[in-house]
Amino acid sequence: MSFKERVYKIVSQIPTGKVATYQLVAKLAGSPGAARVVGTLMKKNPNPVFKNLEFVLPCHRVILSSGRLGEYSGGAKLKQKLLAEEGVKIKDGKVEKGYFWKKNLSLA
DNA sequence: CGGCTGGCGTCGT
DNA sequence: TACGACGCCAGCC
Repeated sequence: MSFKERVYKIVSQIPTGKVATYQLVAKLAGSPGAARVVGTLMKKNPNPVFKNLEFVLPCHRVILSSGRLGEYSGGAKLKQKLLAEEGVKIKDGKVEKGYFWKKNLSLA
């Protein structure tokens, strides 16, 4: 399984109302320094849309390690909107602590 | 703070 | 085959 496949798998497991950083995803996928690549892959993602009322690949839930949102193919505006609608609170352009996804909690 | 630099994996010339 | 573009990050002025 290639790096990109692991990335897609991980991102698809981010629960609604939570976010993960590019850096974390890269690390979990096995290449800690490849945060940038994660972004590149999101842009090329194969399933960026709804399926069974859920995002198959919720690329909008992946943000910068600083807590800021970062870029988005559909526009940073839309990214913020989607997150807000999922219940993620953003203050001063940053996601508040508490909305960050921790992999071990994803099993809950 | 801000700008620059090097590294990362994949894909398309 | 080789190169460069990317939804980034940390480290250094």
